[in-house]
Amino acid sequence: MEFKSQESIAFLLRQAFWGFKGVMNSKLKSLGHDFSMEQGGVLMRLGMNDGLPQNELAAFLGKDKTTIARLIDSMEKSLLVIRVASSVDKRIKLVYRTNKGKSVQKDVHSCIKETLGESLKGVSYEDEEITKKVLKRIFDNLELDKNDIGNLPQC
Amino acid sequence: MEFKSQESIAFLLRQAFWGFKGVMNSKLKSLGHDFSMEQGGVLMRLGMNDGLPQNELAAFLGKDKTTIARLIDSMEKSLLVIRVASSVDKRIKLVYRTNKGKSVQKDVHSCIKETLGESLKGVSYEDEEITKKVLKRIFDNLELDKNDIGNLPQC
DNA sequence: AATCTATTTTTGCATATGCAACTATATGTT
DNA sequence: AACATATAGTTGCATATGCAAAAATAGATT
Repeated sequence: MEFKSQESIAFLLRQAFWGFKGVMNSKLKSLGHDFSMEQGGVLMRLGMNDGLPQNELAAFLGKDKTTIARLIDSMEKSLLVIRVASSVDKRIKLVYRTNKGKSVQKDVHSCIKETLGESLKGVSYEDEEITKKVLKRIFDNLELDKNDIGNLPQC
Repeated sequence: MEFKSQESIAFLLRQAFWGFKGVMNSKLKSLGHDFSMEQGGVLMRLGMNDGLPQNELAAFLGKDKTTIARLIDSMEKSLLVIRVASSVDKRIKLVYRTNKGKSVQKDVHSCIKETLGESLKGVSYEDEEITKKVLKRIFDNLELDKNDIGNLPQC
């Protein structure tokens, strides 16, 4: 029985993800923004709750804390966000959008919505919901897996 | 009407993709391999057709040609593949797996299958098929989009 | 044959990513 | 209070990624 990697969910997942990211970045660039989708993700998250610790941004976005730290570094340089040390716990740095950040976030928002619309052309509502459910499930299953580390099954 | 980015396909796609990649990389590392899923993808593709130009590898994997060039650089250094200039067209460099590459590819194959199995636990066959169909559709829609570049809609 | 054009790969530069090790601060135990 | 442990963030290092521009070769037109 042959395994065709290009037909597996893993492969399709990667194609779809990189496709989405590429189109988003093009759109952002055509709007004059020189940052990528990832910085947009930070802005969107802060749009729901401004002033989060880097910690929580990392957890929410599913990225390493170092990745977030450096993302915030560049975003601070381009004046999209600022870091404010928490008064109750000096280890914590809270990240806030600047006014510029808030304005740019609106562009990001529009780009996401537009790209989503284009990417889902011809996909029924039901199929979209099923896909969301499956993607969530995949993520949850894999997260469980990560916590098992130490007794990784021999693969 | 509020847009919750963390419930959009875009967000879930990214979570699932990075989750998959992270688990794959852990597994590969625990097997003593110090390369990532991406190099595994090259090996898997060459497993179907050995001796492809970098060109086609890039197209198949949905990556930029420079990404592939440097991926092949490191894989050549670690003796997983070799580049052979085509005799009919000297611009083209055909990429072949070494014996080591062929052997390592088997590990990659097992890791993919195992990770796939774990990630899809509790997902019905039908839902998996629908998800595949939707992911393919998303990719196709976005590819069309890319070719439209030049008259990107204002987002 | 010479020149223009297209194609394949490489180089220069910039961002994003994560592991391991580190610093600084907070909390808990004795 | 002193020490150990935990947590938040940063730094060093390595890989992966892609755009723009260059180099090398092939093919086409004159």
